[in-house]
Amino acid sequence: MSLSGPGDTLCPAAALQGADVWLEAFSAASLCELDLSAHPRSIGENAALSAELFHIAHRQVRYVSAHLVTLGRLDGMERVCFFLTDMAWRIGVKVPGGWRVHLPLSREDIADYLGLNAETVSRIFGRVKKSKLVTFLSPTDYLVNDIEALQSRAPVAAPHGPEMLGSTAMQARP
Amino acid sequence: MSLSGPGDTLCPAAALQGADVWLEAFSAASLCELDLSAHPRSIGENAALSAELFHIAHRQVRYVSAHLVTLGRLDGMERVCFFLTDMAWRIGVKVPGGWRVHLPLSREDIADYLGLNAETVSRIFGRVKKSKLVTFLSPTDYLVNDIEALQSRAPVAAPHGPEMLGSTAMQARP
DNA sequence: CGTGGCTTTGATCTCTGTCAATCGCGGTGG
DNA sequence: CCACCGCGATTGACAGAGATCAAAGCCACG
Repeated sequence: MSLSGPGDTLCPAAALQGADVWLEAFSAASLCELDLSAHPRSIGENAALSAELFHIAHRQVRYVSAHLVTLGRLDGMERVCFFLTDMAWRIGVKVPGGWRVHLPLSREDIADYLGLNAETVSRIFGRVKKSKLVTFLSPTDYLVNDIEALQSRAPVAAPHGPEMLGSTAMQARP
Repeated sequence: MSLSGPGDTLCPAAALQGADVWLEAFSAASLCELDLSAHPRSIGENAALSAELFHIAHRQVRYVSAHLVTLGRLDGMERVCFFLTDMAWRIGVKVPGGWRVHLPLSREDIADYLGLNAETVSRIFGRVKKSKLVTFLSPTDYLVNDIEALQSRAPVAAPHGPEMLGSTAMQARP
């Protein structure tokens, strides 16, 4: 139910015994598992580790909570616009015409993520295309022509910006 | 977007500068705010505190993630059944006929929580009533007659049981 | 060139949201 | 004590969004 990019620490939610976890890689990926159960003591004793874990979990709370709003209150078009902007911020590259995004996800994957179904996503993509805000180059590549306008169609507090990206250690936050 | 009960530590998601937080109390409540920004250093240095914070945030991740599934994949009836069972586990009291629950929430509050609207919730409550699984004593009180059957109508991994409740310190989890 | 998987498009149906009327109940003032 | 008022819950009618089912269309691959 959540999407991660390179360098992200993911899914602290998995850290429970009976939890059924599902991971799917959309491109070549390598991941490093940290089994906290292997060193139970270090969690309680190593302050730096605990602080980092807290930071990670806390970021995940913010991320998932934002997604909760997306699923609970936005309609299809809004969810898709949110998704497209979100991906542009996260994995898009700036090009003269706007933001180019390569999205190695099937329509079904996207639908799943957005709480819709594949056909609906396809249709909404069609509508977005007609609106000229986004140009679809192929099923897996698109170009955001006007990211401001696109974002404004998704009435949700964008969890973007530097603090949502990057997974550097906690900067003694507040 | 989340519901807390007595003793819960809530909403680590609030801990961000620009975050807009909304708290609503449904009954007499007192809460204690811990401003982490006031003692930035202690987070990085106090292992026990950091571990506890991690534990809290981590539980929140699990909770919100479960809710994500509820909003993303379940239809109205399923959401409501999930909600009713969930509340029964959390604040219900066992009585001869089943589980008695006092719910100090308006239909609108419930709808909001479930990503529906008040009228729909009301209608679905009506359907649940007809199914005899639940007896509605008043708008704010109901009796779950068959909690197993009710739960089975919500195809979602129930985050219940001891480990989801209680907010005691982290038991050097595994 | 044929096949299989994914996407797009179309037709149709169901569920939920919206708008509006009514009901039930507790509180207030006469 | 009772009529009145107002808020929330319920119920109904209706429209719209999205799901489902089905039929192409596209494209890579053998």
